[in-house]
Amino acid sequence: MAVSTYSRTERAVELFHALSDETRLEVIELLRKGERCVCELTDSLDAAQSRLSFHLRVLKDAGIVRDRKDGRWVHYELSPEAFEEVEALVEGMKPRALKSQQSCCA
Amino acid sequence: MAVSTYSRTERAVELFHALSDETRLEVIELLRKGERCVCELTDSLDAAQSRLSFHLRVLKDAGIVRDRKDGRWVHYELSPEAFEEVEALVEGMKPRALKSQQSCCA
DNA sequence: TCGACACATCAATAAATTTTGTTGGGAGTG
DNA sequence: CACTCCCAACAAAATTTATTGATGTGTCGA
Repeated sequence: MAVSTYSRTERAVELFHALSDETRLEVIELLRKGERCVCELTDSLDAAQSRLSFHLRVLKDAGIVRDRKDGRWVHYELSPEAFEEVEALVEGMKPRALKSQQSCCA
Repeated sequence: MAVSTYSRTERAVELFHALSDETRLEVIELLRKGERCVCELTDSLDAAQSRLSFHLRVLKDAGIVRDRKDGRWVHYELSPEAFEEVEALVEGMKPRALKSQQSCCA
């Protein structure tokens, strides 16, 4: 993921897109309790393995989760920095306090 | 927008989805400076009117913007509550501080 | 080494989202 | 009323994203 040729907006799109899916949000909710292997996630969510693998990749590419190989298992956990990043983005999207600016087309 | 038959997750999906598009983020950035009519947004973003209308609807349905009719113009502005809502959602997605929970498949 | 297991990846399909062009309605103006 | 402007809504096409089933890689145990 080349960070250099990466605008703030593109990064925001990537993060918000990763968060805009029910299955992925459920994965995140499960991972809040701690690291989990794919097998446990598929069991908990009753989802096909390849489907979950797809969603985990989206989350991983966005930097929302990271994985750790352990024998034949792969464990996933949340990466807290991503949430800080989202919070910062949202903070920067709020309307500016001062209402000095005019409307257009008045 | 029926709030009752609406899970927390579904609401999160709606909000994050609305935020996961470059054009819509650009609209938000423009609206941070204050209320704008559609015509000015189309000019600023160099986008077709029907395209912008589509994106504004997504934002409006998600509660991120609201509109105000004024003669033949329609002005859009950010609704700050939506951003509070997103922040609260993100806050609730962060990993739990205590690392007490075990891994699975150990 | 053989087989089972955990997982990623791929190709094909299905489903959802976005874009484009068009139509129509309400609001102003002459 | 006739005409123009601003915008929403629609339908069709284009694009993107998600699901499914199959295949492949690496690990473990017998």
